[in-house]
Amino acid sequence: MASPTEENYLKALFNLKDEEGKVSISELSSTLEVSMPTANSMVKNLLKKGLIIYEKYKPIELTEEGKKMAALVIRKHRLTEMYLAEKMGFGWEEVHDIAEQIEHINSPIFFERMDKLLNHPKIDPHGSPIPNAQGIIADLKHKPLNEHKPGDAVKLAALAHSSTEFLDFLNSRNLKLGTEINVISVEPFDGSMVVSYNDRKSEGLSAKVCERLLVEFL
Amino acid sequence: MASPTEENYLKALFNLKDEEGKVSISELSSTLEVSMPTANSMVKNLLKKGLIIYEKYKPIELTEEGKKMAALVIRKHRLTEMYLAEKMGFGWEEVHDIAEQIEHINSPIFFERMDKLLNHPKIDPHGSPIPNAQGIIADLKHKPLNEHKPGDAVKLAALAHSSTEFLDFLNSRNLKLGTEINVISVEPFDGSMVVSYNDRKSEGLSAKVCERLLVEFL
DNA sequence: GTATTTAGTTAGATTGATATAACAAATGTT
DNA sequence: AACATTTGTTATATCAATCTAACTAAATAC
Repeated sequence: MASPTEENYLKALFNLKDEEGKVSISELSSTLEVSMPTANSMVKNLLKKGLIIYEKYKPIELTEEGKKMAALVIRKHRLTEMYLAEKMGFGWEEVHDIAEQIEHINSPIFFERMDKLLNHPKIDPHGSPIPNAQGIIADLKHKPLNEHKPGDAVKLAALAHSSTEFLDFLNSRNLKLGTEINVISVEPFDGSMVVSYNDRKSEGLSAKVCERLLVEFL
Repeated sequence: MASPTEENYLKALFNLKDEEGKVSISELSSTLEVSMPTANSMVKNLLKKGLIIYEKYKPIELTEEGKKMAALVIRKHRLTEMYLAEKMGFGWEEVHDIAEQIEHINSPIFFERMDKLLNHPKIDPHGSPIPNAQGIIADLKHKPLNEHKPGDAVKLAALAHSSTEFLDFLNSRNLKLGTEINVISVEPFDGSMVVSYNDRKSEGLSAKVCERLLVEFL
């Protein structure tokens, strides 16, 4: 069994991995808010446990076993988020901090029950895919809104990086998963967009927002 | 804030306290399954934090602040047990182990929400009172079944010490909270009783079982 | 292609929770 | 009262997770 700390490192490694699946010590140390020596010594520990591939001064990579364990922690996190939102009435901006703690509960029956009560959900309240019980995670290949052009009609499917501030912003604009969005225009200078959705005929969205809105065609 | 370990010590002190509210180091060390030196050093730590009254070689007593903190941990535990049973369909024999972990979650809104969704329950699935948000715990003065005499008609209201084995036993006999029990006879030799309830006309219960069944008059 | 900057490592210390071994105080027994 | 037993304490060590300080390797910049 992995300790809560180890689970957090695995999760960070899984979430941070770039195209080749490699992560640096400094990325780890900053996302987990620990010093580099701390991250360095945990990396040695995970190496000893066979959960990562690592050589001095080289980037870190999860082994198959490490990937599976990480996916299962992410599964616990996302199932919990969905449960909190669907069954307990929490807003999508509230669920992360609670799930961050509950994900370390060691009780297979508890998470299985959540999964069953939720009817085996495929995504969490932010649209991120929930890995299955075997640690397999679907690749929902959504595109960010900013890659679309005027005239495109799309549906908000998920969020890239869902901080509380971003979620509060979306709440204030009444943007939810499933909202149908029509691209009206794109400003070439700064990448901002004007869109319409629901009864909002002309809503301006900054490029930063558009990059984080993951959409799919209707 | 108290660490999970500290919360466990407070809970143990609260649950173990005898008539005068005093607990020994050895009781603490055996209930928490740690060595005596470990319990001893944690006692010093709780003393430093003002949560207990303690002098070398004397029994341990909770301060008012310590009692309140302990009651609030017990509140989190029992609310969780009730939530697991009522909202997630777990049996009363399954809830303890999960609640033992969830009780350490630090999220007032999470437990408040449970409380609200459950309509401010007064007892947990084993009939134990749930302390209120101020740490005040009701004294439900139930009497154990073995203090009753033939002819008494009572209702199962709570359990004293609810181990999984005991709960499995009660399940096997179809005994639930609220079950109306009629005392038919008491065996003077060993304190066992013959009772009737539901469609069971003559069920024998050992003294050990009767001591743990807390009942109230109809 | 040296020099500077950034990233990573090693050494050593700290803190909380735990243990064993050895000893001391309190309690119980005749 | 003397002895034995139980209970509690001290000293010391370990382990996981953390840190700072000092150093080294790699990357970047002129």
